[in-house]
Amino acid sequence: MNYDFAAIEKKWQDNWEKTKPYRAVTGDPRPKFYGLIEFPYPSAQGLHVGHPRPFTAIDIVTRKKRMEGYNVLFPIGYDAFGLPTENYAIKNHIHPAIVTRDNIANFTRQLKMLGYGFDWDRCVNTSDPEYYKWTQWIFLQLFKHDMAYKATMAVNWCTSCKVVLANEEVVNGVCERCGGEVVQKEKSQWMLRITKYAQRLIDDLDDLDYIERVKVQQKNWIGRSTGADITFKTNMGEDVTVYTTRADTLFGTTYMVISPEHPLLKKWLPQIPNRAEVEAYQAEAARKSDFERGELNKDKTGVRLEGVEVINPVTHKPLPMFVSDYVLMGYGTGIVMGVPGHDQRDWEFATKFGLPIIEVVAGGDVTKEAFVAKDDSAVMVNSGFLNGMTVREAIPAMKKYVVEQGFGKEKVNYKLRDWVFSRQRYWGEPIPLVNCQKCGWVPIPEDQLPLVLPEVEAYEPTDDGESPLARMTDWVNTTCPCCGGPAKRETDTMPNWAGSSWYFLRYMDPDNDKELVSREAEEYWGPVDWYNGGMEHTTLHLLYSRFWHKFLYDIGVVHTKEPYAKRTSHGMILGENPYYVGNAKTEAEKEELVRLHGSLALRPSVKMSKSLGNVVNPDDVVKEFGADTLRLYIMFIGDFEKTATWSTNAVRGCKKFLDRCWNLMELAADSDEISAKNESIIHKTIKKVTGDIDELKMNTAIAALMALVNAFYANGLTKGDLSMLMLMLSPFAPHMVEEMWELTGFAAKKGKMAMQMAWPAYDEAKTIDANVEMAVQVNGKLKGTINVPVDSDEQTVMEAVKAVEKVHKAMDGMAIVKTILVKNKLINLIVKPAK
RNA sequence: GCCGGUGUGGUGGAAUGGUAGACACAGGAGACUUAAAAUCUCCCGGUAGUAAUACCGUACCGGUUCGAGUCCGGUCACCGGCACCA
Repeated sequence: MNYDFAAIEKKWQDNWEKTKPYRAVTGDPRPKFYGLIEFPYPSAQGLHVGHPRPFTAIDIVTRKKRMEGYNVLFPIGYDAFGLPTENYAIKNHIHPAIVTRDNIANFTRQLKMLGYGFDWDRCVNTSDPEYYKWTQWIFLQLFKHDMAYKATMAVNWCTSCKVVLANEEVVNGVCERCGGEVVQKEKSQWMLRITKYAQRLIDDLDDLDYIERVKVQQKNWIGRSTGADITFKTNMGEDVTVYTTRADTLFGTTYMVISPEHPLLKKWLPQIPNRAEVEAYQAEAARKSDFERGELNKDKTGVRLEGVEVINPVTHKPLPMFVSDYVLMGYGTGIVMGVPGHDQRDWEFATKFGLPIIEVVAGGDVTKEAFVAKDDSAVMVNSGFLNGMTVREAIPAMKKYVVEQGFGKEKVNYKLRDWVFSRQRYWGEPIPLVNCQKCGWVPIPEDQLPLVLPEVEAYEPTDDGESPLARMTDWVNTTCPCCGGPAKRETDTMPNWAGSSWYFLRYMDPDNDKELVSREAEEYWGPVDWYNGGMEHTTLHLLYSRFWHKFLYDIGVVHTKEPYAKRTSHGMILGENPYYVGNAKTEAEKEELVRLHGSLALRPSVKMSKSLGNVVNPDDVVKEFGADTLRLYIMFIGDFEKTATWSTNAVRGCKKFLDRCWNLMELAADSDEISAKNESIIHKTIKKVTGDIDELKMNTAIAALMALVNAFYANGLTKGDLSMLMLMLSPFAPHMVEEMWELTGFAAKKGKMAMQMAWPAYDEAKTIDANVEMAVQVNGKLKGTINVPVDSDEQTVMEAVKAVEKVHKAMDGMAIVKTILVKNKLINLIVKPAK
C-alpha cells in the first residue's frame, strides 16, 4: 500500500504552523547553531527546482542539529529589490511593491509546501522600509567614515538596462543580467572603498572553513601583487611613475606607455607637436567598450608622443613615450615601462612600432617572442650590477637599489576596484543624502530614517541615464538638514547587493526598531555557523557582505571579524537536453540534430529554460510525488557540489523507497527492543548517516538508509528497529516520518514528535562484526575470499586460505616469498616459481 | 594564456592506497493476479565459453608500491572562474 502523501503533508504542515517547533530562542542556554541559506529573489516564475537543493541540505543539517540538542536558528527571507521585478512592473503596469508582495506570497506557499524548518517569525524582506531603514543607516555610517564617496569616472554602462554596473556585474564584457552591451560612460557615482579592506579580505580567509575553491576565487579576484613603483625623469617638467612586478627588468626597458585616459596626458597635450593625432587616438579608445578593447588585443595600437623623452634611471638613456589602450588607467599608475624582451604584450607593441628589444634574462630567444621564465632561476644579462644574478635575487636587489637611489619604492597592488554603488533605477533603497550648494553632501539625520521610496508615475529609466526619481521634483527639492537652505536629494538608488550584505544580522533580531541588531542577539547568534550558497556569488554577494561585516566590526556593531564561519556551495540542477544526439536512434537523426542545433546537440544536459521545454516545476513534482520524495530525490541526485541533471525516472525510485519504509509498519513485530538480527546494521547505519550529514554527503547517507530498509525486508524487524530508521529518516522526509511515528504509537509513548527526539547514538563496539570477509590475493590478484573472526592473526588467516581452491591453483609450483596481511581487509601472498 | 575542478557500467553515482561498480534508475526473468498496475524474488561492466572458468576493464601514456580509480610525472577532453592587471 502506498501512503497518502498529500493528506499527510498537509496535516503536518498545519501542525507545525500552529506549534512552531522551529522557533529559535535568543539567549537559550543550549549551544546555538546558526544555519543559513541564501535568501531567494522572489521572481515571478516562482521557485526553481534548483532552489530545493541547498535549502533541503541545510534543512537536514539543522534538523539533525536540533535533535542533537542545539538551539537552532534557520531563518528565511526575501531579497526583494531588483531589476527583474522593476522590468516586470514596467511591462505590466503594476507597482513593483505589489509585484513583490504577490511573488513573496507564492514563494512562501512553495517553501512551506516543501516542509522546511524555517523560523517564519523571523522572515525579512529587504524592500520593507522597516528593513531598508537599516540598510540606509549602514550606508550613512560608511559615508560618515569616509568609506563612501562620489566620483566622476568611466563606469560600466549597460545600454539595455540603462544602468551602471559594478565590475563584478560585467561578465564577458556584457551585462550579467540581460546580456546587453556594456560600454564605458563618464558618470558621477557613489563608490564604496572596498579596496581599503583588500588585504584583510585576503588575510582573514585563512581562519575560515570555506571550501577551497571559494577562497581561491576570492583571492584571485582581489588579485594582490607585489612590486615596485619606479619614477622616471622626463623633459616635460614632471616625472612619471610606473608600477612593475619585474623591477629586475629595468635595464631592458626601451620605451614607455601611458593610458589614453591618463590626466597627465591632457596636461601635456598643448606641448605635444602631434597633438591632433593623439587626441584622435584618445577619442577612438573612449568609443570602444572594454569588451572590444579585450577582443582586439592581438593587434596593438598606439601613437608616439612626439617630443616627449623619458630617462631610464639605470641606463640614463632617453626613451620614447607612447599612448596606447593596452594600458589600463584603473590599475597601477596608468603608465607602464615597456620591456619587450620579457613581456609578450610589450613584445608585440615593440615589434609593431620597430622599437629595440633587449634581452636582460638569459634563456629564450627574444627576437622570436618575449621570454617569460617559468621559474625564477634564470640568469640576468645586459643589466649592469644585476648581471649573473638569478631573477629571484635580482628582483629584491633592484628594489633595494631604487629605494636607496631615491627613485622608487616597494608597492603592493590589487586588481580589486572600489565598488560602484549607485544605480539609476527605481526599485532600490534610496540613498539618504542631500546635496546642498553651501554644505555639499549632507546625510539625512538618522532619526528621519527610513527615507521612504516615493510613489512615482513611471518607473522607466531615462535615456540620459538619470534615475526615475529625478523626475519627482517635489521629492528631489528639499531643505538642507545642516543649514536649512535649498538642497536636492540624491536620486540614484542602491544596488540589489546592499540589502543582502547584512541580512543575516537582521534575522538575529528582526523586530528591533532601535538598532539593526541588539548587542545581545548578535553576541549570542553570531557568527553564522554554516552558510551555503551558489558559486556565482563568490565575488559578488559573499565578498560584499564580508566587506560590510568588517566595516561593522570596525565601528563596533558586531563582535566578529567575519560573518560566516563556514561556507559550502552546491552544484546547479540541469535539465535533460531534448536535442541530445545520444537520444537519436539512427545516424540520419543524429546528423539532423547536429545540423539544427550545433554544439547544443552534443550535451546530454543543459540549463533548464522555457525555450527547451525542460523546466521542472516543484509544484508539479510535489503534486505527483509529494514533498518528502522531492526532498529525498534532490539529495540523492549526486555529489552535492557537482552539477546534476534532473531525472523524473529517478524521482520515482525515491518515492518507491518511501513507500517501502511506510510498508514496514505492517511487518514490524510489536516490540520496542532492537532485534539481535538488525542490531549491527542499525549501529553501522547510524554511524554512516551521522557522519555523512555533517559532510553534506546526503546521497550516501540515503544509500545507507536504503540498505537498512533492504535488510529489514530480508531479516524482519521490530518496532524498535523501525524507530531507529524513523529518527534517521526524519530530517530527510519529515512529514511521512511524523505520521509513522504517530501510527506506531511512539508519539503517544514519548510525548514528542520524532523531530524532537534525540538523534540516535551508535555504539562503536556494535558496529564491528564478529566475523569479517577478507580478500585473498596471490601476487596482488584476487583469488577468493575467506570468512574469519575479526582481528585474526596471520596463522588463523593462512589456515583459512587453505580452503580457497583458486589459491592452490595459483600456487602450483610456486613458493611463498612474502605475505602481506592487512587486518580484516586482505592477505596478499607474494610467490615465485619454486626451484 | 593564467587559476581551480572533473573524467568510473546503458544512466545517476559508491569506494581512509587494500575484494572496483555500494545504493538507485533503466533493462531482463520469475512469483502473485482473470488481467494490468502495484508489490515481492532473482539476474544485470566487456570478450570467449553451455558452464566451471579465463582474460580485459576506472580518459590516455609512463612511474612509485606487495597492491593504484585513489599517490607522482606527462598527454588529451570537458566544466567553472579570471583575462592587455604591467
